Amino acid sequence: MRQSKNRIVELEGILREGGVRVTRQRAAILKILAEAEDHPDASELHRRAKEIDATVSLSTVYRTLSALEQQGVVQRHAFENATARFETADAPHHDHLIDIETGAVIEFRSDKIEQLQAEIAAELGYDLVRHRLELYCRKRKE
Amino acid sequence: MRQSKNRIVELEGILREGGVRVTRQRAAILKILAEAEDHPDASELHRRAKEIDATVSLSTVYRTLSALEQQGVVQRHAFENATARFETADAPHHDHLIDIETGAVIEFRSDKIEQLQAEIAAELGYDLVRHRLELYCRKRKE
DNA sequence: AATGCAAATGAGAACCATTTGCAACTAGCT
DNA sequence: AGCTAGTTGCAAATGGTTCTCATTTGCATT
Repeated sequence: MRQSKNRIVELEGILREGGVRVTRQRAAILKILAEAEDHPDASELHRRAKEIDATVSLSTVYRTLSALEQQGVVQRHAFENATARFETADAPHHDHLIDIETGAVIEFRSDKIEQLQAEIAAELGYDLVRHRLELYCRKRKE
Repeated sequence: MRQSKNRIVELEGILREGGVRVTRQRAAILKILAEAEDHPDASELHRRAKEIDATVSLSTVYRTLSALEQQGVVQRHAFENATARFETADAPHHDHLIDIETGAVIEFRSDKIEQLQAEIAAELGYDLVRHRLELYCRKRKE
């Protein structure tokens, strides 16, 4: 609670420094994002943000998300056959496991895989700029 | 040449067995796909297929690609910020390295990464159904 | 507190890759 | 050759996302 409040203030600072105004609508979206434990999409964020500020429009949600993405504050993910989903970029780098039955997203990280990726790119004569690794899974039954 | 011809006949057989009719248009699209060395998108396939059979429409390209995908003959890839690209599913499984400057796609395979992925899923209580691994790279300068 | 102005907003139109409805064909079995 | 369900081309629809534009607003400066 207190943490997320601080986090919000911090995020607002990042925006101001980036020359991005902190409006009522953006504050609402930022708060929702900072408190989100999941990976909501634009319309879910819109739904949640409207509870704080009913005037927030979907256009503004999209525009704000793009602005936040450019500031490096938010990350956009385009998982298979789905609308874009978002998360704050405060956690260290990680990849995603998607439950193909529920759509739930679990974060994970493997330094070994990260390293192997860089090696593969290097072997092929490339520098790795970024990557996308998604595991589409089904919950183990037993 | 001869190989791709055989491959086409083979693919047509798969379709017929799957209860999918091999029409003039589908034969053209199949030929283009079998001969493609790259990862073309729907409109590029359409452009190429029209050279064989001018009547092929873009709708049919899309419909055929969906049918082929369902038969497991074609794979669809949705790389970042781009339209879907396709390839025949005859080669063994591989992942992709995308040159972010040219859009060129290079295939690669890492058994180690494959194995690590399965282990990660298992640790999290999941069975890995499929995955997506894409390396977005820039050609090394020197 | 009032002012000025660039940035931001809401509503809806535009975009664009992909899908779909429909009436006219046709592959492939009999 | 004929039948019939699968296919086709065309045009219209779809749907997530972006853009346009007239209006509002944050905020630096008086």
